[in-house]
Amino acid sequence: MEPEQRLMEMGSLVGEPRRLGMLVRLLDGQACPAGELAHHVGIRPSTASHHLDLLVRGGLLTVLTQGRHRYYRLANPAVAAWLEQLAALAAPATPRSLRGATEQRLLAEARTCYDHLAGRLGVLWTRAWVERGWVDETVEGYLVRPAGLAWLCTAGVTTAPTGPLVLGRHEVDWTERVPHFAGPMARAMTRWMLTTGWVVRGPIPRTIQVTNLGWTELGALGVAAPRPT
Amino acid sequence: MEPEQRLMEMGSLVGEPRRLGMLVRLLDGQACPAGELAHHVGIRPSTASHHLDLLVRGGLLTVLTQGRHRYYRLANPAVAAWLEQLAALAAPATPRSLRGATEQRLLAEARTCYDHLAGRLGVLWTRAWVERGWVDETVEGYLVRPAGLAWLCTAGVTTAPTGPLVLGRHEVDWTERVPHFAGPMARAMTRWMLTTGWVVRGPIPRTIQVTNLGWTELGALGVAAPRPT
DNA sequence: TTGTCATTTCTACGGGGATCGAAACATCGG
DNA sequence: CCGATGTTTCGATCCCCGTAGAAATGACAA
Repeated sequence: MEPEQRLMEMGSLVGEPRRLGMLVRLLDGQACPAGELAHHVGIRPSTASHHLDLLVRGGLLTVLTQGRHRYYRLANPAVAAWLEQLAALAAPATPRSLRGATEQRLLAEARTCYDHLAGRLGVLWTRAWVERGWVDETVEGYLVRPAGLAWLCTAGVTTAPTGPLVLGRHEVDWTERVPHFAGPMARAMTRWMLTTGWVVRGPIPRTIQVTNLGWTELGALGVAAPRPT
Repeated sequence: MEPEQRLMEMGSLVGEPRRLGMLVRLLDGQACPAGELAHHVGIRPSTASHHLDLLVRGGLLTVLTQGRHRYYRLANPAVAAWLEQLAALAAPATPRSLRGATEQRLLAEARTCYDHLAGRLGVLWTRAWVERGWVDETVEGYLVRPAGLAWLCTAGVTTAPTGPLVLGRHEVDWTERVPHFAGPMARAMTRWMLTTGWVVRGPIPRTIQVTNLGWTELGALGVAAPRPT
């Protein structure tokens, strides 16, 4: 297929509101069964199935069959990054409406993007590591230094050993316009934070809430509470 | 307007093949009259005018009226970055067709993205600066150090003085997946390279070709010819 | 087996939007 | 003032595609 043609195909895929809605719903990186996605955007399962088929064929989603359910999820982090950037592109103009305001605020505060932390929390977390000298900024990403590695080991954050420990970075953020941790290592970190109870998933799909335990522990590591409101 | 709704609007805008084609045509950051855009994607001027109106209303394009011409261009670098990322997302799967192959190769080699260098050349250029210690990598971007500043001054690269000299970075690249220079300073650099004749615009819209002069000068700065084929 | 649930396939329908032509508008050249 | 050129507006047409319902598939439970 002509590369140009493929570009158009990708555009068309995201050009349909229900499809885009389903993609956004999957931005947290978790898998979701077809029926739930259909309900989320308000269409019949048959219609949703058609859309999902197109998205899988287009390489934006992957599907995992388990019993009578079929779980759909974003194909790779690049898709999530691209969608996040689209959101950043769509956001800047508007002062928010009333109902969307709190939702927007929660998402800007702390959320997951595919598999890693994003929003203000993600940025602060990254900055703390940089300032403590736990990572080096390199062209390829954030390279973990011995001090940072020591913390990871004692804390018990585990990941598949992939050569030099590198935390990828990921440019745009809705509010903060600076890079932050991404990639497999960041995924491990985030999972670890969830399991240890530093953070929990919020009521709105992608939001994250820091627990009291989390704030004290984060504070000890140099991450101050963004706003104690 | 609901933020979610605006997201859908953005998606719909880019979901139309002709519209997307026009956006891609404008990826070099230069302005283009309506008629040329219409011809480029193979539609009548009246239809193109309608599309362009939608794109301007949606905040993706800006228009500059000059005489009987109306020049359209991308609204801001973020739009270009997003489109580049879309291209990166669309690219990876396909081994190229025959005719598109050379075009793709030229674009991967060296091109402009909105206003700065991209492709292999952009990455090498950035890497050379980092390795020479002419810039520091910081969270906000590449901070120009005295040595780099000295080169800029003697070479005569001029830009509006904007506090500390920072070269923004820009994540994804079709082939190279590493950040490279972007932003106003990068724009000044690129314009300077064009005016001094280090590089010239190629036959295909966004491509850049390095001249003999350019290769020798770049070589002196530590940028080796990617492939002397 | 039978029944139910989650999902897909198929078919037909309907509407939104992309398209074009014609005409109006604006600008430039003479 | 004239015609030519670039662009937009308006109106009408047509087609693609999103949609839902009905039926088929597969999986789990009893």
